[in-house]
Order: sequence, then structure tokens, then C-alpha cells
Amino acid sequence: MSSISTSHLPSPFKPVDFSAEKNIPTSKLPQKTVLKLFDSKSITSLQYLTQLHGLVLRSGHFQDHYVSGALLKCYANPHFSNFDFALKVFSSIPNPNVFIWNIVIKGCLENNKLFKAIYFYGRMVIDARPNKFTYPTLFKACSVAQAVQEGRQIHGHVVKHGIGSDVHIKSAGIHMYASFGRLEDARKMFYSGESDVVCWNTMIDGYLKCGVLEAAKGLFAQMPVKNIGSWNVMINGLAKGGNLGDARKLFDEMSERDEISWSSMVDGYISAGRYKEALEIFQQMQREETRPGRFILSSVLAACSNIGAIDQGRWVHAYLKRNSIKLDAVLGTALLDMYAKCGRLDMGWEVFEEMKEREIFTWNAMIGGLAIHGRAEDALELFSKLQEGRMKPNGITLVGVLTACAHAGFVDKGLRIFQTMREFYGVDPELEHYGCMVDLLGRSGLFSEAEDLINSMPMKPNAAVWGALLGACRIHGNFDLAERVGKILLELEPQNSGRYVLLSNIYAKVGRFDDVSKIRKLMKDRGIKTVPGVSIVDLNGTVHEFKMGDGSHPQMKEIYRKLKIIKERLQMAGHSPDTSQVLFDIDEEEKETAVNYHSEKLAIAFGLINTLPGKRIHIVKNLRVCDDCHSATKLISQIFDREIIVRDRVRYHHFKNGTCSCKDFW
DNA sequence: GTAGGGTTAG
Repeated sequence: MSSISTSHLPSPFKPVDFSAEKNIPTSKLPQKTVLKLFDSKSITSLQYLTQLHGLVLRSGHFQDHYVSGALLKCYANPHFSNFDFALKVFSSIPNPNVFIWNIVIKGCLENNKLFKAIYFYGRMVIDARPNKFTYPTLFKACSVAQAVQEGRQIHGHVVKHGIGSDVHIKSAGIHMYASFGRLEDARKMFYSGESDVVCWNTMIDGYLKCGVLEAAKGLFAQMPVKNIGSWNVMINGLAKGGNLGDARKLFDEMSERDEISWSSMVDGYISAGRYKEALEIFQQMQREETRPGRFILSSVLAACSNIGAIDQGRWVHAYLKRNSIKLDAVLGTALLDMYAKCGRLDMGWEVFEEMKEREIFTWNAMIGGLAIHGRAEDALELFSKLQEGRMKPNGITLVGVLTACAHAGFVDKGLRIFQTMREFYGVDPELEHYGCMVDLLGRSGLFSEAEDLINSMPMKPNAAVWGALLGACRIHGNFDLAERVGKILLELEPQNSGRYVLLSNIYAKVGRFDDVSKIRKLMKDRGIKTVPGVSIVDLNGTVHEFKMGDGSHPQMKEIYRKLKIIKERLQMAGHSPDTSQVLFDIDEEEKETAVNYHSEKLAIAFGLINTLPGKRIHIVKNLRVCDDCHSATKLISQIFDREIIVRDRVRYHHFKNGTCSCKDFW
């Protein structure tokens, strides 16, 4: 056995004698054989790598830069999150050559140690000569770190070394300057010497990211050679910049599309809030038999979450299983979030339990899911479980936990967490956390405490914070405060129709109809249009959208017939329409008609017609539930013996046997 | 005899 010490290796270290089977003493293994061990992709566990390390030391080939380089590269793999150890290995390599330096600099970049990459470059130039492989990595590091000074200096070195014409270095440089917003420097680089198609793509991408549309379009038109990436850069940049029409036009013109082309369109629609179109284009993708991969699938799941398209989401889940696509942290989180946001907390939980890789955002999605379903105890329990592990909660975790407390009325618990979050979790309370607390205190009727908190905030309270207080005023009928807060809100957000509606509803509730008309006039003068209520039902993968007064659905006649029956049954059960939340001062009968045809009721009627008895009906709304719809839906769940799950803009309502999971507290 | 750039990402 070799006598080389292994005491610096991470424990548990149990050397394995790789030569045993072949009866070759480790110390006699040829260098090629040792190198081959690094060839395979089978180095997936740190333990195995550690064993290989031992073998390398015992074989005496550690001095060989090919071997130590291969070893270093493995340790530097961010997958092992063991980069500090990689650096130790690096420091034990005598006289590192340019390959070793390049590996360590690249390792820094991949492990997000950006300034370390620049630092090592500084050390490197003292005793090894950088080559053309060194610079793209460095430019990338400067770009991510937004290290403008360093980037320019390194660019200077490139020019001095006379390798500025290398297209790989050039494209990375263009990308870096564009990411600094220094389009002039990027352009200079682009126009010096030859550019290949990737340099063109990078320059176009830079223009798009900096919002210089015309220049991007001009270059694209001028390109001597285009590849699929050129089209994708344009489509993605246009779609991200909100120019979906232009993006779509190019997309339709493309002769060949890859997953990135489809994904760019899907993401473009999602970021514009056009979820239905996102799903439609995804369906078109399947018709054209392009196989979706994990990137686009997670986007599709996000779209499903937003509009509650549970059948589509389930389809994705089945697809993942069918194609044995592994649930990594990102995809798994998207899936569990979809289930939670589509009302199937049970399925979301199942996914969460199944997941092998969980990141903090995975826990956040699960805690947040429990919170919006009103399952505060479970959310808090999961929060304690999270802390038992090594995972550290972040600001978003605390938002989930405080939301859970707010929806369940856990005042003391919420206050305690809020007051100790800096000390215990190292998270400074931000606007969102104050918003949660105002919500929590307000919902529990603690108005002066809520106001004190707002006055004590270290930052300026935003509309969300005041909005939480106004919402609480509605619940508790605190009209004096409502009026005051409402006025602040109308000033803060003069374009947000929801604020006008809420204030007007509060006036209507106390019968101050002259104030209701004042608000109405104010809206008219300011040109504010109310956001129409939209309810969505996903039926076997097709998304059905309902709006009041929109007769475009092919089954509208049937739906109206069903609504009539529902209305009669509701009356028999003693329900009288609550019209206090109708914004306009029309007469009572018209108001009644208005609430009877709220989008939510249309969606319920549609669901009752098209699903088998006993099947749950899932509805997603863009606004909050109105009082009348809430009490009507409770009764409908009893009369028709159906579970109805409604997601409103903020939380969930599970209607079952005449009651709602929110306990009429929303 | 090792290696490198641009476009998708919750």
C-alpha cells in the first residue's frame, strides 16, 4: 500500500482498492488506466469521487497534470457543492499549467464565485500564460458580477495578446458589454474583424435586452447567415419585451422550430399574463410532434397554476411519468405548486413527499399552498420541519408562514414570528411582511395595532399594505377608517379599478349611495374601467372562460337554463340575493340580475352540466368572491351535493355540504 | 492526448 496520507480527505473516507479485481497493485496502475476512470459519467457520489481521489494519490499519478486536472474538474462540479475542497485540491497541485488554471477559473464561475474567478486570473497571469480558452469564462464572470472595470481590463489583455479576433472570445465580450448596458463597446467589438453567426446573435440579443428594437431588427434583416438561434434570439427578446405580436409573426415564419422557439413563445405569453394562449401554443407544439422537455414543461405547469388548468396540469404529470422525466427541485416544485394552486392540495402534498431534491423554493411552495387553503396548523408544522433540516428559510418562506397565520387568525403566533424573524431566521422584515401583519391584525379587528404598525414601518407603506387594511375594514364594517384608507389608496393607485370598487362596496353596504355615485363619477372622469370578473373552468384539458354578459360560449343557452333552476332551488332554500356589492346605482331588480349572472355562477352552472354527479368542480377567478356568490355557492354545494373549489385572487374556498373552508372569513 | 462562446429557467 502507498503511504500517502489521506487525512485531509473528507470523512467518511474508506479507500477502495480498485486494482483488487485485476490483481494489479495500485501503485503500478498505468496513467491511462487511471485517467479512464474519470472518463465515465458514473462519478455521481462524492463518496465515490473521494475513493477515486485516494486511488490517484496511491497510484502516484497526482503529479501528472492530466490526472490532477481531471480530479479537480470533478471536485469543482457544483453538483457536489464542495467547491472549497476543490480549491484545497487545487492548492496542492504543484506548478499548475494553463489547463489547471482554466479549470479552476471555470469552477469558480460554475460555483458562482465570480470575483474569485477574477482573482485567480490575476494570480494566473503571474506564472502561466492565459490562452484563448481562458477569456470567455472570465467575460462571463464579469458579466454576471457586473464587474465593469475588471471586464474592460481583461478586454485590454485580450487585445494585447492579439486573440481578440477569436469568435468565442468576441461573442462573450459582446455579451458582457451588452449586459453592462454599454452597447457602444459591444458594437465596437462586433464590428472589429470577422463575426460568425453567434456573434451576430449575441449582438442582436444585446440590442433587444437594451430595448433597441430597431437596431436588432435591422441586424437580423442584414444577417448573411442565420441559424435557428438567430430566430430564437429575436423571438425571445421580442416576447420578453412585450412585443408578442412581432414575436409571433417571426415564430410563424420560421421554417424549423426547436424547443427554445416554443418555450420562448410560451414564456412570452405567460409573462404577459396571457396564460390561455400559452397553453394553446403548447398544444400546437404537441400537434407538431415536438417533444417537450423539462424547461417548457415547467413553464406550462406555471401557466396551469395561474389559470387553474388542472386537467392540463395532470396531463403534464402523466407525461413526466410516462417518459420517466426525473422530478428535480425545479420541476417538482412547479408540479406541486400547480396542484396546490389548482385546489388539489392532497396531490401537491404527494408530489412534495415524493421529491428527492428539495430546495427552499420547494418548501415555500408547499407552505404557501397550505396557507392559501387556510391550513394554518399544517403550514406551521411544515415550517418547523423545515427548520429541523439544514434548509434556511428566506423572506418568501416567512411571507407564507405569516399569510397562514393571517388567514387563520393566529394573531399571537404571527406576531411572535414577525417580531423574531430577524433574530431567528436572519430575515429582515420587508414590505411584504408588513403587508401580511397588517392583514393579520386587521382581519382580527385590531385596527389601532394595524395602524400603529403602518406608522412604525421603516419604509414607505405601499398600496398592498393599505389595501390589506381596507380589506379588513370591509370584513369588520369599519367605515370611518375605510373612508380614510380608501382615499389614500385612490391617490397611491389612481389607475387600480379594484380600489374604487372596494371603497364603493363599503359605501353601498352602509347605504351611502350618494358616495357610491361620487366614486362612480370619479372613475368615469379618470377613465378607469372596472376589470370584468372572469371565471375559468378546465374541463378535460380545455379551458372554458366565463364573463358576465358574454354569450360567446357555445353552451350558453343550456347554462342559462341551468342558472334558472339554480336560482329557483336557492330561493326554495331561503336564499335572497345580496346585492350590496353591485357597484352601480341601478334598481334592485337589475342588481339582482347582475349578481345572478356573475361569472362564478355561470361557471358553476357549466360545471354542473358537464361533469358527472359527485365530481368536484374547480373554478378559478381573477377577482375576489362577492358576498352573494359566496353564500349562494355554499348552498349550491349542499343542494346539488357537489364539492366546489373556488380559487379567488387571494385564497381558496372549498365549498362542501353548505359550508366553506374559509369559515366565511376572506 | 484534456477544455471554450450565444438563445429557454421555475
